[in-house]
Amino acid sequence: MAKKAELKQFHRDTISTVADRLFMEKGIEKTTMEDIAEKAEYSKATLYVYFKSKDEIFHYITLKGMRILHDGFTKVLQENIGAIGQYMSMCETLAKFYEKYPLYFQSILETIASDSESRKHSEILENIYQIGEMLNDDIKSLLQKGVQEGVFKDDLLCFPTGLIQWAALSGIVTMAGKKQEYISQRTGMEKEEFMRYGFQMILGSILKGGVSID
Amino acid sequence: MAKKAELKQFHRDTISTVADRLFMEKGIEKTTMEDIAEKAEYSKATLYVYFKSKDEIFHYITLKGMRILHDGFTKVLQENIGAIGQYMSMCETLAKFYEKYPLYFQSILETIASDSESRKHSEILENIYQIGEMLNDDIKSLLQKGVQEGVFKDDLLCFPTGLIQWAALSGIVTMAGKKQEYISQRTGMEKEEFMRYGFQMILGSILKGGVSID
Amino acid sequence: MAKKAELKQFHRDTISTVADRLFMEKGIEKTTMEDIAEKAEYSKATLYVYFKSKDEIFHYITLKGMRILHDGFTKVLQENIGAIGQYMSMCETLAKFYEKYPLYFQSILETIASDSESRKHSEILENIYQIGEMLNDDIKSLLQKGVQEGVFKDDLLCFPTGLIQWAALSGIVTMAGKKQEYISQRTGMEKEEFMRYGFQMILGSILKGGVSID
Amino acid sequence: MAKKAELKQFHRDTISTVADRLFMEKGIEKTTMEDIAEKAEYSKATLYVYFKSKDEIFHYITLKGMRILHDGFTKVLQENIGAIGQYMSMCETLAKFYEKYPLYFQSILETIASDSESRKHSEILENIYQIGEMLNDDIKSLLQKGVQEGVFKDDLLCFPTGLIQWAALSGIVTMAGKKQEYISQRTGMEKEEFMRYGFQMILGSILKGGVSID
DNA sequence: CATGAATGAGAATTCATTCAT
DNA sequence: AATGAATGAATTCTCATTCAT
Repeated sequence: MAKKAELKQFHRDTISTVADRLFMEKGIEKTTMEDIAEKAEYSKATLYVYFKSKDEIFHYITLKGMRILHDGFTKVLQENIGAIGQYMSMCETLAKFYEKYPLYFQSILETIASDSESRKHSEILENIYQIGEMLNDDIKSLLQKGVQEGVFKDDLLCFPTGLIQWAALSGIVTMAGKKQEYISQRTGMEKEEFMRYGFQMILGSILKGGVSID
Repeated sequence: MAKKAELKQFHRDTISTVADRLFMEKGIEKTTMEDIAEKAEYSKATLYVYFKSKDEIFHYITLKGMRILHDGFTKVLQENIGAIGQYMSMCETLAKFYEKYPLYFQSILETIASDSESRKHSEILENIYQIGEMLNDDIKSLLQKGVQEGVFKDDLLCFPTGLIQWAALSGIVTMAGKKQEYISQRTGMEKEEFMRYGFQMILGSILKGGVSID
Repeated sequence: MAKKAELKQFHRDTISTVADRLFMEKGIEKTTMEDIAEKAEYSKATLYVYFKSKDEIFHYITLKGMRILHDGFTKVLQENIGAIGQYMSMCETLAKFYEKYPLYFQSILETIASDSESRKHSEILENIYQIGEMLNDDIKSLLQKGVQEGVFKDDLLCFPTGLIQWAALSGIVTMAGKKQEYISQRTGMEKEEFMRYGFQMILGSILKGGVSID
Repeated sequence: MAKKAELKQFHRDTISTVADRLFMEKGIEKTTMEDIAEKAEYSKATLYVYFKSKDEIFHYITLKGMRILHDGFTKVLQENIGAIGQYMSMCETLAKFYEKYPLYFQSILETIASDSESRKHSEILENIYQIGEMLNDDIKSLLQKGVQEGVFKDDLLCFPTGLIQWAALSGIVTMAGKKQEYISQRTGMEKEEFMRYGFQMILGSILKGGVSID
């Protein structure tokens, strides 16, 4: 009966969604299982029916987020809009993703390289690692495509450049999220505008000399 | 008596330095006042003579870090090496700073825009905010100088661009720090080389078309 | 329908047998209903169909054990081997019983005298008490027989002596079980040998002066 | 300052004494740190200032008890009352000890042979083991003395006999304690009388044929 | 000023038990 | 009858913080 599995899935999703919000509002350490149980309207004990530990909730959310992100990237890479269009599209995806999984943005970046020791002991960490690799591959593909199209610099070292882009864009998305208010006060830009400005600027760092975005 | 103030300063520095190391070794939440007291060779209670709370220690360290960073930036801005040289020099400063204050790197970025409400209640948060502004100004100055020199794009919106650069560079430094091992395994680059590659790439995003480094 | 009763009996036995093993492997408190359910291949809830509580399982096992012990004693008392032979035979029975029900050995001794208050509230405790009495009677019978045969001291107070023998033999069996390894290391005796040595020694305490074993 | 150590000792004793009583009233597992804190009039947290864990409290009590017992035995062995007098005197000591440390009576017997693995990891377990050995020696000395005096059987194997006596006497003391009420109801004997009857009976098991106690 | 001592307020996790189906 | 699901009530242990000396 898939019913059972579905139901379990449903509860896991409900719990992790609530936890996600709380984690980002109060921080992970300061969010208690009690808090999660209350908001999700389960008893504390029930949480442990669906997750082995608080840590598992955290990892589950991370993995879920990364899967969504990878799915988004995959879709973008299938669109027929040229490397530059795809770049901007991936940036948008990133931005939207941050909206839903703000806390795990950094965590994703950090966990991607989790040491092989802990991965061996936890299926979920192994999965996180692998999806991390796929995300790296997504960016690499994009870069290669841009080079082939002749719009990205020829001499890009694809792998390191991918990481750098990933890092820079993450930085921008994070800042846009955290300092939303400050940004709009001081620059008059809305978050989205600010991010777009940033995305284009970073794109500029890999664009071939003569190419312009317009 | 300045003696008294100096002595107090001395104790605050001793404590915060120890706390700093512990915070970054074990994480903030997992570092206990007990741990700090032990390493600093004070009694737990004495910690409270010099700091109101664990939080205050954290804020104090953050502020200290930011001051150091600002001092570094100031020095760089006084050097006579052209905007591009100064850019790279500030990046180095950033990287070195991360080396000493890894934990507070993001915290700094985040806290810069701390809401005015909490600032009113805490002198130290107010100070943090103000140094944050000065850091922003440092970058803005650099950008303006580069524009004047004709090496940076003319149409840069200085303030938003400053934030973007700040964000992107932070992202790179953070990633270089966290994924050191992964990076060297996968790219063959040492952390420093990787960062330099990234710094130059991001610099490229504000450089005028024809200008080249070196 | 005896079928139904038999079936119920079957389930109770299955469950209690599994519980028994777990109780003695991990200790009573550390054995969870979950553990029992798993090993017995029932669901946790089903356990409650056959037993009111974890405690009831424990009592049930105790009772079962005592019945077996009593049956063993009864058989011994029917053998035609003289009081001394019967004494040693009962000791053997005791030792074998400990092998199968180590945990309940003491519990049996303790519970025999359970207070009348709790007995009123629980049929099973009442049963335990009654079998306890029968066990005492078994020993008393043996002692009386030995006195009649002229091999046991004439002035034995049968009831208290029964308890004393019961207590002393239990002590020996328990120690032999718990310190098996220590005993063989330090005395070179195997558990069985050690126990036999002890049984004969204690037997000596009720034997008439001139009588000797073998 | 010995003051400090004394004070610590005082608290440890207060706590462990309370714990002792609770452990035997409710059982170890069912006694919570909360219970102990309440009865001892400390806060739960304070308990952890003086003991690392609940387990440590238990071990501390055990060790304390064994030391007292050994001291008692030592005193008895110095008395000039002949082996038989000493035997009965040691039995009295045992009985009195049970009065104060009922729960640990068995635990002592069991723990004496604790495996060397755990002993290595815990100073207190090591101490427990060693005092256990000393208790065994105490009994052995007594037996040897009795043999020399010509009142105990010549062919006693001292070490195993020591253990057997230890086990049998423990069994009697335990039963006398647990079934106090039952015993007085059914035999009309008070606990002390019952025990004395038992002690003499067991003594009889090692006494040389012709010897009588009277 | 410095601190030993004490603790209130949690925090994660566990488990026997109930109950609707 | 059998059980999946849910949970109330504990339980051990932790830690920032206070305060009398």
